[in-house]
Amino acid sequence: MSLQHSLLVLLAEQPSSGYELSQKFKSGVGYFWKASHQQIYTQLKKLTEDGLIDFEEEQQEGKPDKKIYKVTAQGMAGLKTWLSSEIKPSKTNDALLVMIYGGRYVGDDVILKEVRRHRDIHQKGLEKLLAIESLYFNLDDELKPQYRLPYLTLKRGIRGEQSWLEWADEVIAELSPQ
Amino acid sequence: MSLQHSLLVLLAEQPSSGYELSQKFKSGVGYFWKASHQQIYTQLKKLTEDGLIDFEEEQQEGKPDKKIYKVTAQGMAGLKTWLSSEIKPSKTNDALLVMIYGGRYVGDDVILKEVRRHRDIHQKGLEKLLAIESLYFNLDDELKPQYRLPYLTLKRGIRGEQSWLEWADEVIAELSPQ
DNA sequence: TAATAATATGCAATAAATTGCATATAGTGT
DNA sequence: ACACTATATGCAATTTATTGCATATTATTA
Repeated sequence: MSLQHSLLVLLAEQPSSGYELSQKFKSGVGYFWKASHQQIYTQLKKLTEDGLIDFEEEQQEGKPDKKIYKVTAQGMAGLKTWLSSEIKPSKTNDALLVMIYGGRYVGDDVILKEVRRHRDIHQKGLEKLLAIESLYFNLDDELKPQYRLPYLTLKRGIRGEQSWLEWADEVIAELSPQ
Repeated sequence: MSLQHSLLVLLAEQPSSGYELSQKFKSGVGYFWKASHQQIYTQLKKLTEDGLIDFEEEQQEGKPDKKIYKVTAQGMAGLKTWLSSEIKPSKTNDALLVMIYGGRYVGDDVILKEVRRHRDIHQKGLEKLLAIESLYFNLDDELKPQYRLPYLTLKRGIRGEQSWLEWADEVIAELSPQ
């Protein structure tokens, strides 16, 4: 149920619509959480029913109305409880590694192609994260302390991608003919 | 449905029982796939019904009987098709990062404690992987080529944990008083 | 002009994962 | 004696996630 906690954390930082949260999961904080819009809308509904968040409808011209959600006092209390609890380490399910592991049943070229494809995706992911990092660097010194902890998580995203790319380059070298 | 493919890859390498597969996910290849025993038994049943694997019952003294599963010709064909397909990059859902991101709502000490706890878990994980690596290093040179691709995946596990630990040490330094 | 992308939200069916329970035997520790 | 761990398999209920569909408007692109 950590999707709920992710939503609470993001909404505590900044009241948002489901669509905006969906965008954040796609780019901004996608390095630590990913969720489809269907999942997000479902959980927002549940959180509202449970009184942990509420919303105000915002009329817009041209576009459909937005529901701007914000965390309630009860939601804030629940969030704090969760933040003080023990959480299970995240489990890894990496299909690309499964593919490489079983690569002997197909040609190296088949695996190589897929690793290269994923390398490109990760490369683009890293570039996005570095762009976010430079926004942080260019921030006014008075504003930086506010983003101290989010920046630590961003570092994990960046280091993670860099480490992944280094490994991928080794794999590509190993699998490339000659 | 990549759990099914993980099972096929492991069974193609070595016919095994559900329990043995469960052990492999816990230690051996846990760095790229994790699954509970309930999930494994359910999927083994489905794979059997679909004719992708079959089993022979092995009687044991003292212990319950084992079902030794192996991949069928049809299963091998299915596996090869999957190995040649495009796979979606794995999505990350990292609750610890959510916690750090929202850390401003509790004290640094609360976050620090949980990061330290996770650091210990990852440290032990790395040690296990390094132990597996040394088994590979000590392998007869004639046997090494057989494990070339699995070893590449092991490297990802090792690098991943090392990168994680480096980051965690930075976080711990940042959050520790003074 | 027609198609597509972007904004904005949601339902319903299915698939997958988690949680809790159940069974059975052997060995080890307290 | 009693609890716990390891081996070995499984069902059932619930929760989560995925896939497919649906709606409505504006702006952009071919």
